[in-house]
Amino acid sequence: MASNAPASRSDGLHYLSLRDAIAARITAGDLKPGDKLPSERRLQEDLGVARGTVREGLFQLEAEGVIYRRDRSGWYVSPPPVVYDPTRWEGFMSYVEAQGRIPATETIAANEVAADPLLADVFSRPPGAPLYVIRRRRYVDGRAVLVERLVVDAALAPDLLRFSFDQSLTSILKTEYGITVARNQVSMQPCALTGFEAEALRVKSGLPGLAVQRRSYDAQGRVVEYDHEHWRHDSVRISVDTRVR
Amino acid sequence: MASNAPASRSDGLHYLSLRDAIAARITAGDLKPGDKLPSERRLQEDLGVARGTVREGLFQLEAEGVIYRRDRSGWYVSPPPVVYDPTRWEGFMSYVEAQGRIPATETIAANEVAADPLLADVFSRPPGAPLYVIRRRRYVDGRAVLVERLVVDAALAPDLLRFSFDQSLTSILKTEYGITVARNQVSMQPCALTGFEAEALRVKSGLPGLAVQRRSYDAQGRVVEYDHEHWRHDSVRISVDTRVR
DNA sequence: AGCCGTCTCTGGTCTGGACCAAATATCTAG
DNA sequence: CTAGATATTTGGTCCAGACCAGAGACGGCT
Repeated sequence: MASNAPASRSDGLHYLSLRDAIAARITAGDLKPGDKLPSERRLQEDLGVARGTVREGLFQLEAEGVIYRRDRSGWYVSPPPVVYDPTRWEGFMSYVEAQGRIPATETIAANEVAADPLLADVFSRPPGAPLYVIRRRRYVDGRAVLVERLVVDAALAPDLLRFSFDQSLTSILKTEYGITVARNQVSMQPCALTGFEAEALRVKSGLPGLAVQRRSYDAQGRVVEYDHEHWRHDSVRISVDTRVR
Repeated sequence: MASNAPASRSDGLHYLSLRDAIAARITAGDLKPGDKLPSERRLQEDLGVARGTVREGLFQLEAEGVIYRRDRSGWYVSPPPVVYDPTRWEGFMSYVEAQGRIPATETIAANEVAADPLLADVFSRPPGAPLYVIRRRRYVDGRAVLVERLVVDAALAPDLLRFSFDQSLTSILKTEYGITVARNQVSMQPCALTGFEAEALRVKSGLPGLAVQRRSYDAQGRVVEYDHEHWRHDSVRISVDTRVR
């Protein structure tokens, strides 16, 4: 036998020892963002613990955002998060690039729908009024980090669907329709990525996430954009700067 | 045997079936916020699956914020989250009460410390300058939902420690020192509650949380409060309203 | 070079144990 | 009735297996 001494931690929990061991390799620079960790069965042998215990330790690091998994491929060291200010009228492509990362956008669907009572209320329009619903998936450095559902009032942006949404919607609304935003109402809540979101981001159901909801109003107080974003928990940091009212 | 038919779900995963079964009981009102779930071993028998599978299903619901655990006591249905606007200069006691919930605050520690280089930079003061550091735990309806570390410049609020911090710090700074806030710089990030925070909130290490950092400035641009909050993920929804700059 | 199978490796799910420590309920003595 | 000791229940940790499905590598065919 070779090395066989788990529980090198004060509290003596094996999975936290494994957590510490891997965390140490990462902070030491032995493992860098994007690097692949040894397989679970490899760690199991190396550390002399059961696979379930190995996974428990990996789950800890995943919860902390230190590592992430690619389904049935392996565990990888997480890249740093991007900083996002949802109150700014600045596009994803723009601020991600400004942080030295490579943004990408993929349009999953773009449809015209009739407003249901809920959406009608948000847009202060009668039920049945035409709206555009756009679903997109966004990437940073090739990794899917969020899915979003955008709703725009068709009356404010007629024939919006003729544009490509793989670029910035911000600039389309501004350049093509002269729409500018005067006020943002943003709400955020920790969530779990499940069902559709989990599939779209190719993560295991239950991974922590951050749900961001934004209503953008123009100077006349009309809702020009109603947005729901679901971010991976390890990929985003929100930053907001405000004068006190 | 009695009921014995797991995997009633389209994807046929036992733990998701269990998730759905319990979620259904909650949405149906059969289980209400604060109610205790049957024990893991009870569910194991009722549903005819291994205990590990039961736990996997419970973890799903925990990640979604639907249920929570009290260590070695049991699983309980979560109450709704409180809504919090960190850009407002309004105290915890005030906005929690306004939402029909019962707030409580417990001061864990209150000390005067010498500014380390990091804090000195934040407060634009020389290293070693006196600062007050306050640690508090906050409750909603008797459940600990966040721990925070507050830092205040001793030069701006001399002899601050003679006050009790079980009430609102907001009103102390305003009433006793005439300090008002003109600007807030807030950043938020999904995190895992580990180590100190997990112990303080009595949650299992690795539970998802939300880390909120706030710098409050007065009209002269001085930092009057530097705050780090760690919230349970299932207890908070952030809401921010801003005019676009 | 490029396509398409096959084969291996990886994490995902599940079983059925076991023992522990903290929380809780219960009982008992004062 | 109360306080303290005791027994039970509960989740927390860990083990050693098993099988599956998707990802990725490899090799052969066109």
